[in-house]
Amino acid sequence: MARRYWLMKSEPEVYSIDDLERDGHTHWDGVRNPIARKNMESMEVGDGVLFYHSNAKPPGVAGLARVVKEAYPDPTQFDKKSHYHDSRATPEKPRWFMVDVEFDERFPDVVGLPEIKDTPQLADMVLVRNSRLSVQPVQKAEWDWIVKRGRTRNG
DNA sequence: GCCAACGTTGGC
DNA sequence: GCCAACGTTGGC
Repeated sequence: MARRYWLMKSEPEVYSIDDLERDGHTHWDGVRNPIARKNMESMEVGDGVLFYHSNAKPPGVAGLARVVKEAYPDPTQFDKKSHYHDSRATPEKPRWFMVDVEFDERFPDVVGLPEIKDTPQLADMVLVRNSRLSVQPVQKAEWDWIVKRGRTRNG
């Protein structure tokens, strides 16, 4: 099966690429959107992840990660104290899932959203067409463009 | 801080 | 099953 590619958003104030570099790997919990869940459930070990900083200055792709564990129930849904608690979920019938990702690399500079929007080859990215989806598929050509750009230091 | 785009909820 | 009202995301 060919490797697939994804973009996952995180607010750097909450969890940044630097946090992932320090931790090495993380559980991607807290996803509470059905389309994002479906995307996570399609992920396989080895799939590539663009780590995107949302609500950031500047917003953009900050580095790369890789799926190391496929979708399994997100424990925060059962935790009454959690912001992500879901009273409709039970361990027998979980409603939300997460994957584990491992740090791969941190770009010298963020590939910013304005540049992504200005790049004709990236015009069909979900990021550009549906800015709110937090876990989204990425085409190989889009992945290749952003990785190449991300490895080049600005100015 | 504003607000557009998008999702969810709930009355009917 | 429709859709108005409401809440959230996230860029600017």
